Amino acid sequence: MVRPTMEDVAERAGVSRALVSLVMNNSPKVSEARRAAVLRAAEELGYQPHVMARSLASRTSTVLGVMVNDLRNAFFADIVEELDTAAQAAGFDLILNTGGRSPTREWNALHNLLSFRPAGIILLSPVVPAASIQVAAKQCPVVLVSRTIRSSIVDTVNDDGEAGSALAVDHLAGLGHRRIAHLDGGGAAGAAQRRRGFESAMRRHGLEPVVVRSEHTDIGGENAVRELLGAYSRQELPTGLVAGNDFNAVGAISALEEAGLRVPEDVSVVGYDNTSLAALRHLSLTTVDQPRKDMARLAFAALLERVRGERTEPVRHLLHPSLVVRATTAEFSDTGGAPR
Amino acid sequence: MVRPTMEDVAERAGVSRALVSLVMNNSPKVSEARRAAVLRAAEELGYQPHVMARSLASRTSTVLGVMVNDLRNAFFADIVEELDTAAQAAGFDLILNTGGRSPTREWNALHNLLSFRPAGIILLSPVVPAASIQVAAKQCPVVLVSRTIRSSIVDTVNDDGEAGSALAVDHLAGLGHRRIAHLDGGGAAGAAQRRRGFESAMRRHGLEPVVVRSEHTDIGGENAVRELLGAYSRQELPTGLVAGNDFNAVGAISALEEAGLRVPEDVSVVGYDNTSLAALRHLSLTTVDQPRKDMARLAFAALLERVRGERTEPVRHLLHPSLVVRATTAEFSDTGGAPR
DNA sequence: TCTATTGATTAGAGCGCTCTAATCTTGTAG
DNA sequence: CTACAAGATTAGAGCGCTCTAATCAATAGA
Repeated sequence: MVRPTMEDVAERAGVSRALVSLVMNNSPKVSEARRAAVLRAAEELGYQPHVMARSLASRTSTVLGVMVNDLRNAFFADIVEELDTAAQAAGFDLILNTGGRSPTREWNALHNLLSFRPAGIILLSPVVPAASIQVAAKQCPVVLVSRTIRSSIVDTVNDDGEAGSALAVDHLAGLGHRRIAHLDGGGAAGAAQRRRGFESAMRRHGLEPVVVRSEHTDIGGENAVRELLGAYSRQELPTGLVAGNDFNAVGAISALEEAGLRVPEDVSVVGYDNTSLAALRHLSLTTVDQPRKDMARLAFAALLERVRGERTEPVRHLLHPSLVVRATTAEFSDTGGAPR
Repeated sequence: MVRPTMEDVAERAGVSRALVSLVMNNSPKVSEARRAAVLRAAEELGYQPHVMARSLASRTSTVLGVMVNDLRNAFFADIVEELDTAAQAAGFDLILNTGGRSPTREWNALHNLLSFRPAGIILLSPVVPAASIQVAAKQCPVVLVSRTIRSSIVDTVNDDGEAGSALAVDHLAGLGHRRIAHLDGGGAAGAAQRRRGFESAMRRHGLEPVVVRSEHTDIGGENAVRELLGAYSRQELPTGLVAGNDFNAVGAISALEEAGLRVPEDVSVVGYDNTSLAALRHLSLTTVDQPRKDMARLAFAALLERVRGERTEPVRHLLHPSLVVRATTAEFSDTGGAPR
């Protein structure tokens, strides 16, 4: 388990340690003969530079800290995957810590990340107070995804949740729906914006926004629909539903079908997030898509700019979601459409 | 961005650097007075030890390399999340690399991980050749998850795919089904074992195993069912389906319903993996559950044992999956059950 | 008073590398 | 044949820490 060092390679190649260092960083000022000799010696010994030693000596870091709250959430898993791809391409490495949606655990995770003296840190939907983020940002560049902050040294990347909900409302209104309800995500990340967007879009269309308190789970969706069914007569029941997210939408659909209502003939449902779930042909959920790849790339790019000192002004990326129309939305019809 | 060092703390506290080091590693041989002074100085300066420098000097590492092929796969995301929780508790940090299911990229990722001189490495369903893994294992302890290998220096953690399929077959046979088909996952990880388990379980029950080549996707499931529908008369169509995984099962269900067959009244379907998908009340898929938490914990424990030098014999964990019975399986009835 | 003895503290080398400045080679012009 | 520039190579300090061995202080025993 004891691995060769630069010194070993130098000795074997009959050169100095410094020369090996130059070769390893493929400096142009090394003669071809020496370079070849060093490379061969390295090969023979199975030598590989020690990143940590390099990092220490060069006072630079190729490590990027990433804090994820919930990797089980496909949205963040996607972001991390994309981040890693970008990082690999740029010669950086990701050190990952999970925060478990607990401010304390998250703060520890952040501390931990910082103790690596990373080149930069990306926080995915952090729940720690802004002050903590500010503290971290004084140590190294910090980029936030799915969270806003008022700080001139922190960049942020968010999807425009208000616009997303508006997209859903516009779609339903365009199909002729007038009674549209929103299943609110409660305290979940981004839920407030989605609700706000829903409400203002409804008013823009001259419609009365109906909001039911729910959660970002399928059970939450079921319960919310049951509540609606109890509160409205069949005649007055909303014919369009803007769910808090895809899981919520699926639950809503279940409850509707259980009550003998057909989707989309009787009620149209729009989800949010465009998870792999929504794409299943079985469900074919109309939903709002957050451009995750772009979000990850922009976050990485923003961080890199800070790391390289190319920018000191903060950037606030607000990405436009898009609507993916599938099979759970249809034109409003007073009588109910024909069964397919 | 320039952070205080041990030297700074030492100076401020009026002690030597060595003493600060002792305090930071909470050594017992430090007087309380000094300890307090050092701690206060550290606090005032916002000092935090530099993990890399520590690692270099102590010739030990608190870094664990993790290679994931596809974080988008919820199974692996869950494992990583669990791994990180365990690692945090034990004072380790995860450095993550994705392999993208490409042997080349994966080999680079592995190399990269190795260049951190990690305490150990965990590979999740790696696709690189066994020889490469063996090479890595000579540098530091390696644990494989969802992949077997013949090597005395590598530990492995797998779920018993054969047993899992057998569970599904036993369940269906127990419900009276005789014509049971398996939708094979093709080259996907673990697919071969699932097929093998299916076949031998069928023979054990004195039944003829029917295997349709498919994929671990919903489209794959749809196509496989269409193939079955084309090959068999309604009378002879299998009444039980053991899908390659949950996505595959969902696709199969879609195609069945499209053909006017009801699930589970006409055909029972069992998935594999117990993804969040299967748990949706809307689907309520009967499926085989892999004990991911246990797998992650065992993998971590195995690695830790090697890291600490407590064990040199290889371990081969083979975990028993369990069946989660939900609503897509029902007793076989010749006439077809009544609609619910 | 002197010497052990124990516990607390520190000097200093070294981990594997980078980087600046110095040194060594050549080739070329005068 | 000397001088010098340009390129190639190396010495050596230093990154922030750990760890061993040495030093120091204080108490106890003779």
